Order: sequence, then C-alpha cells, then structure tokens
Amino acid sequence: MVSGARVLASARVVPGVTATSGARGALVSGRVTMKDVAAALGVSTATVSRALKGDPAISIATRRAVAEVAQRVQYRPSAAARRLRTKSTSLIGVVVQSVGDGYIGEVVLGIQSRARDLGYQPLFFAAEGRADLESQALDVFLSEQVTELIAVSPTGHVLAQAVAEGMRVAVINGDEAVAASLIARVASGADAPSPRLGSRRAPMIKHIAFDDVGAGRLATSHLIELGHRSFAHLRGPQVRSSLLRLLGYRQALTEAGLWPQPVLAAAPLMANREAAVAEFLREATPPVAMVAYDDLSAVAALHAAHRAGWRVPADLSVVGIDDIQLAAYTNPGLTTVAQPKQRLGALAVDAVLDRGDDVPKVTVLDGELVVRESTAAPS
Amino acid sequence: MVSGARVLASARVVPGVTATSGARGALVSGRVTMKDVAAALGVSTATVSRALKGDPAISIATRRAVAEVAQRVQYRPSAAARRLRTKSTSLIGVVVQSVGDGYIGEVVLGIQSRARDLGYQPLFFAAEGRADLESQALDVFLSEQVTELIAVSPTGHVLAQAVAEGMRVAVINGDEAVAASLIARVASGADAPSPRLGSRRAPMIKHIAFDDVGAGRLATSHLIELGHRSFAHLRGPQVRSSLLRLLGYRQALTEAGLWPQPVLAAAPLMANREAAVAEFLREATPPVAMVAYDDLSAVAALHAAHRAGWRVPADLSVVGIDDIQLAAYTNPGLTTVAQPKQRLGALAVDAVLDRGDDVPKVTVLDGELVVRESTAAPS
DNA sequence: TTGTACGCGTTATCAG
DNA sequence: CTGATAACGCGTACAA
Repeated sequence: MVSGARVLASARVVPGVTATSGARGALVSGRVTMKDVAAALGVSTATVSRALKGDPAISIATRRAVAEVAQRVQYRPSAAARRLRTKSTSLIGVVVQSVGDGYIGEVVLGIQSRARDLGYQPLFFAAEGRADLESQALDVFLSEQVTELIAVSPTGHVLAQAVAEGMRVAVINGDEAVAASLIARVASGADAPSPRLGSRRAPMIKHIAFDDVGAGRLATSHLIELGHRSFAHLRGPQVRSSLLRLLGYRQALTEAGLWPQPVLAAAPLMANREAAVAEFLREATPPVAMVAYDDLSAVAALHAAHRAGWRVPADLSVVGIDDIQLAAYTNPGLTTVAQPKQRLGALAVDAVLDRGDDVPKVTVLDGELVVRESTAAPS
Repeated sequence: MVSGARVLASARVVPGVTATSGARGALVSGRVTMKDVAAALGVSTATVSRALKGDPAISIATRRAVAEVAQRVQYRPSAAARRLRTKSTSLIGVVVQSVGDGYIGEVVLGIQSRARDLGYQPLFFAAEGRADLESQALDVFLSEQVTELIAVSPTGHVLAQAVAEGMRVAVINGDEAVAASLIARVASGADAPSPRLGSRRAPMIKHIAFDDVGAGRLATSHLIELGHRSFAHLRGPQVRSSLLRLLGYRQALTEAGLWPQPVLAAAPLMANREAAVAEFLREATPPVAMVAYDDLSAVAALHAAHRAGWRVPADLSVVGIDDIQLAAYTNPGLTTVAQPKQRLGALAVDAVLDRGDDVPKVTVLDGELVVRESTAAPS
C-alpha cells in the first residue's frame, strides 16, 4: 500500500484573529503581553503576575479567571523581561566537543531530558575542542546570564574561566582531579600515581565520571571467569580514560594471579590499532582473550582477527568498553562494558542545580557488562 | 580638550568593580553594565551603546576608548535587555527527534557551526517524536521570542503551529511536499504518485532535503556499472525516504532494461530485516547485487550473508545509503551513498535566515557514492 | 485581596 | 558628535 496514511490538517483556531469576547483586540502588531491579559479582565498586571504563579494571596476566583484568559489568548511570558527583572535564568549552558559523536549525543539527551523535567532549558554549544570556540561559548552563556555550566570532557580552560566568572559547573568525564579520585577509590596498586586531589582552587565544581578502572576490571574479570589464561590489552591514546582502563585490566589480572600479560600500544589512528593487533596475532597462539580500550578499538581488533584468519570468539575473545551504537551491529556482536551515558548527563544536571555544599564532589558511575557474541570460554 | 578629559577618565577604574574586588574583574554581586562603562569614561550610556556597535556618528577616538574600557572591565551586554528592547533575537529554535542518533548529530553540527558564523545561537530541543514535547518546544521558543525554526524530520504538527505563530521555518528531510517535489524532479515513471505540491498553506516554509530517489539510483547504477545482472532491494519502513529510494532503484534498473528485480520487504526491526535477507539468499544463486534501504539495513544484510555462508563481495555485493559512522567500521567496509549531513544543517540555517521570497522553496542535495569493500564486479 | 509605582539593561528618538 | 529620556515586559516592595 503505497499511499499510506495522510493526516489532514486539523482545523485550528488562530488566536487574535478570532474575536475574543469582551477583550480588546490584542497582538495586532505585537505579542500578547501581561497587560493584554490584565486589560481583558479589568485587573492590574500585578494581579495577573501573581495569579499566574499561583500566589495564595490572590483569590482563587481571579486566579482561575486569569489562567483561563491567559490560556485563551495564548499568553506567553517574555523570558527576556522576566530574566531582566529577576536576574535569574532557567538556562543551563552545555559545552561539548561535538554533538556529531554518537556517544556525546546520548549524554546530551540525558542532560536535555533531565533539565526539561526540572524546568530548565539547556543551551548547547559545540566547541569542537577549539579554545577560541570555548571562550565564545562562555561569552554567549554570560550574555545570557547563564550561571550553570555543564562541560563534557572539556579540553581547554573553560573550567577555570567559568569558575572565575562565578558559575556553578559540573564536569562529565573531566579532568585529573577525577582521575586521582578514581585511583584513590581503587586504592590498591602501590605503583598507582599519587592521588593528589586537585581541589586546590575548584570551589564549585562537581564531577560526574564513569568508572574507567572498574570498567577495565569488569571487562577483564568477565574473560577470567570464562576461563581464559592468555590475555592482551589494546591500549588507547595517552589520556586519562586509557590509563585508568589499563589499570583496571592490570588489577583484575593481578588479583587473579595472572599478571603480567601483554599490553599493545598503538597510535590513535584506526589503521594503527588494527596493525598493532595484527602484529600481535602473528606471534600468538589461540585462544587469546583481549580487552580493548574502547569499542572502536575492539572493532579494529575484530577486523585484524578476521584478516589473520582467527575466529571470534573461538580463537579470540574480544571485549570493548563504552557500548556505542556500533557495538550492537558488529559481526559478531561485541561484548562490552556499557557506560550509563544518559545517566551521566542527568546527574550532571542534578549536580549543577543542587544548591548545597559547594565543596567539590565526585560522583562515579559504574559500567555494566553487556555480553554479546564476541566472547566465549576458551576451547 | 574633550578627548583629553576622556583619556584621563579612561585611566580611572570602574567604581563598582574596584569597590568589590581588587584588580581582578570578578563580579561577585552584580554584573558589569553599560552604565559602568559609561561612568568610567564620563560619557552617557547612549554613547557607549552606539560606540559599541560601531556607529559612524561616534568619533573614532571615543569608539576606541569605549572599546578599550569595555574590554578591560569585561563588559558583556545583557542579551535579555537587548532582546526586550529590540524585540529581535539572535536565536534559532531547532527541534529534532533525538540528538542521541548519530545521524542527527551530524546535521545538528552543521546547524550549529553555520549559525555561529552568522552570529546566531541555536536553541536545541529534542522532542523524541512526542507531540507534547514538540508543543513544549514551541512554547519555549515563543517565550524566548525565537522567530526562526528549523525542524529535522518533524513528526507532529509543529510545523503548522509554528507557521500559525508567524515563525519562519526550514524543514530538513521533511514532509510530503518535498516528496512530491522530488518525484516531480525525477519526472519519468508514469506510475509515480501524482506530484501535487502541498503548498496550499505553508507560506514561509523552506525545505532542505536529501535526494532519496537519486541516492537509490546512484547505488543501483554503481552495481549495474560493475556488471551485475541479478539484483535485490531490501526495503525500509513505510516512510517517505524508503519509498523514494525504492523508486530510484527501480528507475535505474528500468533504464538499464533490467527491471523487474526482487524487492524484499521487512518489518522495521533489525532481526526481521536479517531474516528477510536470509530467506532470500536461501533461494538465490550468487552473484547477487543488493541495494539496501539504509546503512543499518545493509549491515543486517551483511550479517545474513555471513550466516548463510555467502562471501561479501564475492558472492554478494551490498550498497547502503546514508553513510553513518558505522559504515566505515563494518567488515567488510560498507559501500554507500553518503548524505551531506552537515550541509543539510548549514543550508537550513541559510534558508531560515534568508529574507527574501517567502514562497515555499525546496532545496535538494545530492548524495555521494562512497566505495568501500562491500561491492565488486561479479565473478 | 488587589493596585501603584519603580527598576532591571538596552536601544531609539529627539534635542542640542 | 553627544546627551537626556522613554520604553520594552515583568516582578515586587509598599500602599490601600
């Protein structure tokens, strides 16, 4: 059936065009304002203002009347005027590197929906990791009187600038303070970097972070429990999360008495990761259990295995971390540790809005193992 | 003498700022306003206002002095005040279904970056396809005095509401008017639906759309040129784009004298698509060339082929449409027709901002063939 | 229970 | 070339 359902435009009444009973013709050339509502009822704007926000000092009767008229004439309060008057915004500034990334998109969704529930409107800005754009974002936010800021994996100095401007800020998967805290939380490796919390001058910053160490452990443990004895880790770039996930890998193996095991280093480019895995496979003997830095790396491993004639999961088990959309569509489906992406966003909103202690606080969220087809017990 | 006085004055520090804090421009309580800048220079706020926007009626000397002080005291104009006064916003409302989707993320990126270049700030709202949220989005936009609206694949009646409110709107990959236009553009199939343009009452709507028919043709032509003679099309859900892509498939084959060829229908769920392909392969003989509705469908085909023991591209060539991120990571890499996602967004911004004819206009963007490893000449 | 009056920070108009 | 001044739409002391 080609023609499908065609929805006809439902008859709708355009406000202002139709004559309203007893009310002066409004919005001839402008918008409907409080004055119009007030005039229509023969009351003052003050009364309308109070009634609209449910002030108990206003009689229930007028409150209802006001509400009804406001509704009928499609009154929309001017955000600008209110903002100018009250000096408070219901806007939350959000800086991300790019929204094009599927991962950030999920986080952004979490932010949006939680913010909406709390009556706030997020103002997104994709800074593409460029310092100048980050500054520009801050300018925009400041002009808009935004006082709450959420930064997703910020790169530059936005944070410092933001707190200098007196903003309340929440950081998602942010900086070294978090890393330090995470490492401290694990609290085991004697060779772990000294956990000096960077709380020196970050008075109103809250951190929401994914437990990278835990994810590394979880991925590795899964493999260990499957019965594997021969491992490999495909490292990511020299960033926080990569380091921490490696740490988790090592810890799990150490606790199982299986350490040391190989760690494959590779440049960030996809081709390099694949090459690194290919090279490793050339001298390895199946079965091998591999923990990749992230899902993309895991996919590279999958490809390398395929080219090298290794079967997954028969010869090679692979675990990723993140659970990006792609993970569900690889062949075979990728076992991975999922990040609670939407929750990260939602919690950041809560953190940045929550008035209370302005002491830096770190919230760490656990990953969840998602078992698909890329892992199995060794033959 | 006047300028001398100004220079002297400009050497002074802004009173309000000095009083509260030291040399640092930290604004603890109360922001820096035009009045502060004016006071610091001993001029009126009107002058500052004019100077700041480069009014040639203001002497160059003053303009420079104002700019310098404004810069030094970190003056940021109040968007709210300006908006209240001028009644014009530099905001563009953007409704999408979800940002979590990688595809939309790219489009959004295009919007953001083009808007930024033009001095506009996009206000995103993810309506998740829910009618109530779409209305809410409109409420927010209206409260913010947003007059420009970009809707990405809108579902509900946002469009009608928006134009009823007098907004200028641009639609990306939108509705049936576009579909009709696209079909008209192709202008060949006698059995194509009658191209009645829905321009009945959409006075200020511009459309930006991907050429779905062309994409279908392009994908199919690629396979034809490779020398294939046995084809199959994996259909998508009953939506505009699916119909159009199918149309393109058919046209290309018809022109090559190869029509008819099989069309595989499947429910939207991934598992069903895979099943549909599996069933088809059971009775087909290699080599077969397949055009999938989109990249996700193509991946399903890849999986089905793998399970059925068909080799890609030796036994089965597969082409997708969209070029989502995933396409580059499948095994083998997916040949596909790429949508110019960022350009779609950028053009929508141009369309919605461009004052000129308010006649509905449709811009159609071509896809581009991206050849990877999933297609090859028949053995 | 409701009205009056003022000001938030800007820009536009009218003088000078 | 620049300065007063009014007004944008709203919230809120202060009155009534």
